[in-house]
Amino acid sequence: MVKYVKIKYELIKKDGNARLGKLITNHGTYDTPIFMPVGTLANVKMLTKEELVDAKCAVILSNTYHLWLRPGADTIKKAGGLHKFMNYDGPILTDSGGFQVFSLAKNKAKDITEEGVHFKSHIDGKSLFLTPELSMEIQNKLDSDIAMSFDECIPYPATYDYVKQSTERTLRWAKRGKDAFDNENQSLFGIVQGGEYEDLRKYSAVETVKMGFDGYSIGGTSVGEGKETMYKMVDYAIKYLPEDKPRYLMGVGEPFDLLEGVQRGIDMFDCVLPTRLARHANAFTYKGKINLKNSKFKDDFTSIDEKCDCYTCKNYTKAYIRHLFVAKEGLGGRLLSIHNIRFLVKMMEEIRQAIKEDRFLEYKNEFLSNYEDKAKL
RNA sequence: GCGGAAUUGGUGAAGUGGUUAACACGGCGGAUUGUGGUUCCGUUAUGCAUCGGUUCGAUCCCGAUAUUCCGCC
Repeated sequence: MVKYVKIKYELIKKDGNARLGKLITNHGTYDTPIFMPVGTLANVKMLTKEELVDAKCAVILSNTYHLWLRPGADTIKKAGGLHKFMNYDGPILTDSGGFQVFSLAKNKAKDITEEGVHFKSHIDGKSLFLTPELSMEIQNKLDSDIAMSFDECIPYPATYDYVKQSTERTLRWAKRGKDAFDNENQSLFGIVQGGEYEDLRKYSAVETVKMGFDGYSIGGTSVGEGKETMYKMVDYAIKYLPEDKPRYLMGVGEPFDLLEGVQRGIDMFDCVLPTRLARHANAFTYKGKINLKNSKFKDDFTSIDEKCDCYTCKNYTKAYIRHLFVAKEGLGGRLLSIHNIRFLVKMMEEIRQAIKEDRFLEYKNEFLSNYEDKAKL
């Protein structure tokens, strides 16, 4: 078997702007576009790696910030890297801690400096300082397949001036991170920022691409900006990204958004939504999202979705899963996590097949016409 | 039988002589997009055991009745 040190991307074919491709990693080759579940603390909440493999997950995410705090990068390095530590031999992508700039740095003007970002640990309140160099050092030790540049995920709304100075700083951080990066088995992705502003998105994309990363992501999306704005953010940036590298839309995972993203040429998505919704008793279905706690499912002895092939749908009924949630039994969250992840992974399989057959838009329209709750799209 | 205490929503219970009866649980909904979170938000008693009385006004004061609990016969 060929050892691919850096990730390779091969574009197989296009249907409109939708891309069917191949992502070749040190831990297997996968067709794109793909959906990647999030496993912040070196596990996808509630699931074993066997369940991830069964759901046909490709890449999963982990988080630099969280693993830095606990158990610590050195422990994971001693374990032989993240794959050995968590016993997952598929590809792993680590987020840089950039999203925690968004969620944990309370006073942005004071906490975010040119040098790096001041946080308060969510575990013990201790003051922490994360820099592009440190983020790279941690990710290098974690030995994930894909490391992400350290950026600021800009809140929405933000003024043009704020977005401009933040986007420029993220570019400087990207350069610093790239220079400090030191792991020949690991790939590094750049992140495009620029908020909702067309010229800043273009500037960020062009300048990030000039630095030469193994892949590019569009960040600063799904932070409360509304769908139309989010799609514009993608439109503004994606045309400046090279065709021969993977494009990753960060934090996006509603079924409709996956369709809109693929249509614009996105290859990779990640989102906490399937697992978070699952823990809160919500399930994706081809007819829309349902809340398994609703009393109407009390005596519903059918599976969540008749078209789903997941372990949960093959073995359990809505009435049983509802009972688990009402009784506060953790198995309910597990079963729905399996279902929701498989739902999105399967949806991407269908999307790839549709692109292959030049009928992506037909697929999209059919998906939308089956969706009963149009307002929730 | 005598004496004492209690009686507030589905549950556990706060509370006041004067517009919307606290809170918790439960119930019913909703939210959730690079995961601090099995979380957050909304809603849920036109009524305070029953019947009278006092009062401008009573869930709150008084009386009777009912039920429950605790003592003593």
